[in-house]
Amino acid sequence: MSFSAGLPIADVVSEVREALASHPLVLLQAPPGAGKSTALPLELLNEPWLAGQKVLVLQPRRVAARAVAARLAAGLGEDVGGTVGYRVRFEARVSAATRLEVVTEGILTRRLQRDPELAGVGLVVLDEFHERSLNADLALALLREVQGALREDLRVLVMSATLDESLPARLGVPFIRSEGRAYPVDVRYLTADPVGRVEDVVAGAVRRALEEHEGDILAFLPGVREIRGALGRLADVNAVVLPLYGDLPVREQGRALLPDPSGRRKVVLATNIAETSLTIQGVRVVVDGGLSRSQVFDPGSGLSRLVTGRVTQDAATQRAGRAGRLGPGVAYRLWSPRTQALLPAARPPEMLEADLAPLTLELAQWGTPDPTTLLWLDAPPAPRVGAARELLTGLNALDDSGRVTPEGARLLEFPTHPRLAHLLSTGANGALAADVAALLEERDPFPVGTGTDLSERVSALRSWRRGEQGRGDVAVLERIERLSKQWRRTRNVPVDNAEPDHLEVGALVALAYPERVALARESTSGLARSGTGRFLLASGQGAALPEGDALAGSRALAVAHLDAGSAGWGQAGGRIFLAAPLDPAVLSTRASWVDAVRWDTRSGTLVAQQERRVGALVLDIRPLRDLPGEQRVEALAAGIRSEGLHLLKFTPEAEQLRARVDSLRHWRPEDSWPDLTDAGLLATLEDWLGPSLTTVRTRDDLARINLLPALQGWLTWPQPQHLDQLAPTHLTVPSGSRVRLEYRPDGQNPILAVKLQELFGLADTPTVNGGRTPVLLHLLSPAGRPVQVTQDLRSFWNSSYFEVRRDLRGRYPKHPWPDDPWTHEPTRFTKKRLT
DNA sequence: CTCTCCCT
Repeated sequence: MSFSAGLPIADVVSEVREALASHPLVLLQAPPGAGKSTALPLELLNEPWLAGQKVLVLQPRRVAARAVAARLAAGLGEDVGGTVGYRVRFEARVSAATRLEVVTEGILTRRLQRDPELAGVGLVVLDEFHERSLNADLALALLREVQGALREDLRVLVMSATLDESLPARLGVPFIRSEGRAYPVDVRYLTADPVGRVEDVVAGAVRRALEEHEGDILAFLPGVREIRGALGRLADVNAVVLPLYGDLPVREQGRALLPDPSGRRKVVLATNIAETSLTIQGVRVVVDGGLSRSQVFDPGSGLSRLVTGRVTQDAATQRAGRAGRLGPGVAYRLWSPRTQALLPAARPPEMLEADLAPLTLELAQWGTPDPTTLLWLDAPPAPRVGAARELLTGLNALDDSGRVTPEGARLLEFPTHPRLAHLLSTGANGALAADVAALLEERDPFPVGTGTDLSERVSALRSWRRGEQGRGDVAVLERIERLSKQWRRTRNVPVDNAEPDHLEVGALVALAYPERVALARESTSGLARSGTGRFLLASGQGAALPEGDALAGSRALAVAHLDAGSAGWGQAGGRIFLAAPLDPAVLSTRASWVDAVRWDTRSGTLVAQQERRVGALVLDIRPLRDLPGEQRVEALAAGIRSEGLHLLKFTPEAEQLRARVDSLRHWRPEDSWPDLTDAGLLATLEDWLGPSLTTVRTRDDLARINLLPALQGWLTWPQPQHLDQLAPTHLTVPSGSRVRLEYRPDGQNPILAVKLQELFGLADTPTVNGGRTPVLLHLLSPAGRPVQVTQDLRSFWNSSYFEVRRDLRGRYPKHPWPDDPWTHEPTRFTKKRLT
């Protein structure tokens, strides 16, 4: 009997069977509609190599896991929970008879951690692998290690809906390709990229599509704001226009997904939730605005922010495909073919962009403190693993060598991010910890703009549990309670519905986000001490409450959610979305005294004090006695580097010394002269300037330092002697004058500016650098005005001299202008003085 | 001018 009869996948079933018989890992590429998720697993249940063991099918989403299990069970003519079952968080439908188990990603990870041999499982199918979710990549890496070390007979089938040409080679495995089955979709582009807001452009395209085509329309916009805008612009069309996004209450989502009850045409304005997660019935036309919003994680601050960018090519393909499920469809792409060619093929794998703290803890528990040793498709980036380790070490989950501690193992018993697990594991009040962690994990039950105080949410959750009419989205509160209940069970504490102590809430938040405890900032005028709504976080970041927020009067906060701030926000830093007031005593318990020696730019002084600190927050100050010289030098050098070398005042002599040495560096690279350029001096401040800094405290002190001896001291024997020989400060000319040389950058010839009468009789241009470098002569009039620039004195006397003489003799009659400059006595005086 | 989307 064949479960795939009539499906495209039927053509490759025997090929897949044979490949799996002889290879532990096989890659199948099949587009949507081929039957790879809903029929193929049934075809593999009785393979001899499976030896009666189970098949696990991995799905990235719970809704998909349930749906796939239902389809597979129906293929056998059974109900779910018989031969085919599923297991997702909070829900399992499996029995002793179950041989094919559909699971979500987190479930598989937990199962592998509990039983690395996967006893009784013969095949694991990783579906939708093209999405390259962090957990799917992790599952593959762990499964490959299990195959290598414990279970040579375990098979893995990787299934991908889009063709990534590089994937087979990177996996090094047999590759099978199947046709899909979908109706053709006519993809249409604009001739040029549109200008203006995406909601206007999309609304215009929807109007046209309503006139030109039959059937329901699905339009993609980046977010809720744009969806609202487009809704307003389409208020008058002859169709039902409905929004669809993740935050929408389930009942309203249902209206968008099902056909309109009164049979009217439907227009759905959706975020990328409609790309893969939810399927809308009856769609014949897709309008793709071409934008998509996604989260960018900044490992430096541990914060993330939402960024709106262009859709990728594979996402646009997914979106367009939504028009071809019922019959032939149309997809309007609101950009030009030229832009299409420039779109990135796909988003980078989540592994390369996400917060790696959960992954790093999982791997430590797995026994792999160094994640790079596993077989990855894309290895977790080392700097992110480093940041994750730092966080986990701070939570006592890892030891110094990166191995999991008993506390780390305990954190993994709470299925959530290690930060929240730490809150749940160590929070003194277990019932409150469960409520707070659940609120922090789920989306906000309060609407936008209703204050940031987390305690208010705890109150709302508890009054809802008491059965009272209260605030908050009930569907969200239900999800929050489901999480809280699971964690209360793990901690073995009863539910608590009393009014929460707000400061206790803050203390719990501080456990999860230790770097986000914050102190109120003084306003710039220095008058208001609190109430400005602006805070400094222990991480050093600034953050602000929304205008008029009730928490603005707090002296200290524990901030749970904030964004990383954007350029337009200036000094205020990030925006606080969720926080709780914090008892300053909690800060005190975490504080420690540290020596603070630093340059303060505003006052222009060296600050040397002891500070009682929590990260960037200073709770107390006392003077520091006996400042170690090394710290002083370090702090002053850092100050000069941040403000610039202009804090130091170089005399003309010091500048000349720098120019002389610089010239020699160019002329004689083999001699290793020190680098006295601005960049070179800044790089070596501690070495050459350090000895001059022992009593420096202020900007004026810095300006008073005599730099010439400092620079001279930086030269090593016999450089001072060589410097005087090779790059002298002055040259003596035939008149007897000692004339100062002007050394120039980049090894140019130095300038000797001298009155031409002082050189009478001299044929050869003077030189420096041991005779190798002729000076550039600036010949001057008796008044010191330049009349000629030359490096060839001989030819000057023979020709140009006579033109100069003709021009100047009248103006300077008292000075000698001999017919024969070769024989006249060189002089800096007038004729009268000569006779 | 906050709020793409998942998972234990």
